[in-house]
Amino acid sequence: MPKPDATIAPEALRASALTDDVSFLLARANAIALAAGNAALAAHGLKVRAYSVLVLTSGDARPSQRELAEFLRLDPSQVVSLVDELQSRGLVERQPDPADRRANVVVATEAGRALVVTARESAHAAEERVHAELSASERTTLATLLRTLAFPAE
Amino acid sequence: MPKPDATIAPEALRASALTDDVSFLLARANAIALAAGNAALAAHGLKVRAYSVLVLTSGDARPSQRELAEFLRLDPSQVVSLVDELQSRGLVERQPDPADRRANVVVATEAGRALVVTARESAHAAEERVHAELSASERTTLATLLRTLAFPAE
DNA sequence: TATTGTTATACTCTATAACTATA
DNA sequence: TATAGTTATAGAGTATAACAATA
Repeated sequence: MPKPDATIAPEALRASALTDDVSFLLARANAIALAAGNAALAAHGLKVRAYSVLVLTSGDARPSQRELAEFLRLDPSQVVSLVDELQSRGLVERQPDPADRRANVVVATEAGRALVVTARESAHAAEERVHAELSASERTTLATLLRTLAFPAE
Repeated sequence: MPKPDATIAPEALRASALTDDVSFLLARANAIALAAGNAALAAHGLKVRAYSVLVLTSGDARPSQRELAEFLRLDPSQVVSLVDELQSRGLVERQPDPADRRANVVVATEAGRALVVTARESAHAAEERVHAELSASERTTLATLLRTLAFPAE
């Protein structure tokens, strides 16, 4: 008899209608991946949300808060506190957008970029554990299919 | 220039590192599917959570609250209020488990089963819209891959 | 001793409206 | 008029510990 575990589901329900429901599978897989990601990033004082902001602001994109909100599907007010938190830790800074003085461009600081590098290792290690049962090509296929759902045309 | 929409993401960020991150894609796809599901089920006075409980208790599985919690990855205390709510609406009932008098078996009532039938149509229609860009075989592949992540061996 | 369901509680997350400054 | 960011607030979701009944 298997030890009770967060990822173990009762046998009797495995045959239920929900097991064929992509939305349900999406929810359960996401819950597992999110828990693993948060656990792995805790060592860096981050959660997936904050980590995602750090990744997005470490590149050349120079996103506004509004763009971060849309991309991460967060309310703009949630981005405020997320950026507040990261800024208070010296990991990102708000820069005025020269093209639109209403907008803030959020950019990672040197410290933020450094943290992303080490945090990414932990995040990838956690993802590796979660995806251990999938082959490399299966992961590629999964990513492609999920991208279609995550970024629908129009 | 595209109208701002909840599912539209800023172009500049589409090239970011996160777009290759399966966990991120999982989170975003799930957020979109969950929003669509909740919107579709609202007409029946349900959300995905309650709908899922109704589906799981409409079959022959006769799950306990503990089993529902594990399968849906909810805290047992969340299942209490979920079942309370459905029971107060006459959609499910708690039955004593003859094999274990500590446990409640949750079963959908006739009304609950009837509601599932109509609610399922709305849920499937919503899922159809969300998955419109995927072919039938792609959906099957996606379901198979997600099932591996959602129900890891051991 | 351990587990099921329950309650209470606190914490996080999410959603909304209103405000300001800019466009 | 409309939009970006902010603030305040309320609501929903999540997590924890403690308890009674039962195993």
